[in-house]
Amino acid sequence: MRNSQAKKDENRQLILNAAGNLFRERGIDGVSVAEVMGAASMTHGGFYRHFADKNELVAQTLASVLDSGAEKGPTPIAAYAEDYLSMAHRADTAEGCVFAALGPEVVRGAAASRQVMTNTIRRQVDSFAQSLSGAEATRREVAIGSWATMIGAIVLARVADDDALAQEILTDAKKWLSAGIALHAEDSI
Amino acid sequence: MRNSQAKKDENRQLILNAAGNLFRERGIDGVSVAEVMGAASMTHGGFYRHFADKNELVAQTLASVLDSGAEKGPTPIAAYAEDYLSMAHRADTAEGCVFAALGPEVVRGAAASRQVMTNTIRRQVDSFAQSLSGAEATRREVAIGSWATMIGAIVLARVADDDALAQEILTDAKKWLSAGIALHAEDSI
DNA sequence: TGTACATCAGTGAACGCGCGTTCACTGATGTAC
DNA sequence: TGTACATCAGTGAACGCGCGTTCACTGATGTAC
Repeated sequence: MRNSQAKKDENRQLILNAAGNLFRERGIDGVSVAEVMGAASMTHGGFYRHFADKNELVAQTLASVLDSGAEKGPTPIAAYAEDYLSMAHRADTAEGCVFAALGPEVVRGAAASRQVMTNTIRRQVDSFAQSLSGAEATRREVAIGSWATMIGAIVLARVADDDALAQEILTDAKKWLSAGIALHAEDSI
Repeated sequence: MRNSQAKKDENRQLILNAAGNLFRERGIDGVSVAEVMGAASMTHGGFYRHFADKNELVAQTLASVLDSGAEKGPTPIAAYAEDYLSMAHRADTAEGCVFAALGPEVVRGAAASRQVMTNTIRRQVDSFAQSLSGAEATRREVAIGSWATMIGAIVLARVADDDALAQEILTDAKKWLSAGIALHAEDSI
């Protein structure tokens, strides 16, 4: 039953994609290796032909998801926030922001996973900052402040078990964000 | 070996305190019932004289921690943020913000725990908003935006495995927060 | 190009382990009289 | 107030279960000649 190298690479990506969705939806500890393999239409035994252990799967899954979601050049914050601070994103944890879904769990976990996410923090802050005008320090402040607002707001909106409260949180966070960006844009004129 | 009712109540609080710290530090799934009982200087068997199951412990632990940390009247945001956005808070997850440490995990968990945290969201937003001046809608917007900024920033600062990056995140989030609050304070004059 | 053989991707049973939970037991506490 | 007895807080062994991981096996793939 040996598969070709091409088929193996394809299966590896199926495993990473399945893990990316399952981990975000149910947490890393909440998903077994067997479940991930099942979601990729395989049985659990073959897992160790791809990864040394579950920790390696986690690190490589995060790298895969974060790289595929990485913006190439400058990321316009307002447009990004429009999608981010939506009820659709609140509902779709499986396809949503990795930091909001898994941040705290990754902090407690293996160092390799945390490092992958740290790299993404640097990249994403740079990308946001590049879309802004003004002094470097101010652009980074707005990039970091905006992103923190988004992450905190989606966490709060998901914790809220009442749709109306969640909607208020997302809407008010968006207003707060827009006001902050506008303020700093004025400064740079 | 039966204990008095007073001693039982005391032990119950020891269990809740131990669980509050352990859950925040290592996650709910990362801590066993036996570990919580051990941290409270008991063996695991007696656990079920206090709680029906682990889910009930989680809900009551969150209620205990969140109520004890609840601000009575208006909470001044600037002073709150000064402690919140600190390297000390980043390092001390066990005694820190429940939303930043456990928010995403609680969302995936039992409904009772989520409801406890939802109640706290309402209370905390009200408390922040009461400390502000201006129109009700604007005060809520600033309360929610500020709190979201704090939660997102501490999550990012904890994910960052580099102290300098973490410090920048906390410092920039604080500046972003101050600017936003100042902006809305002007509006209300 | 064809043949012989080594490699190895994936299968499914099995493992050791830690988990949440149960239970018989102990003996101090609380209550009925 | 004192006595007899039921209650029950906490102990520690035991349970069933799901987990991560291992392993013998299969047979198609890849390679050496």
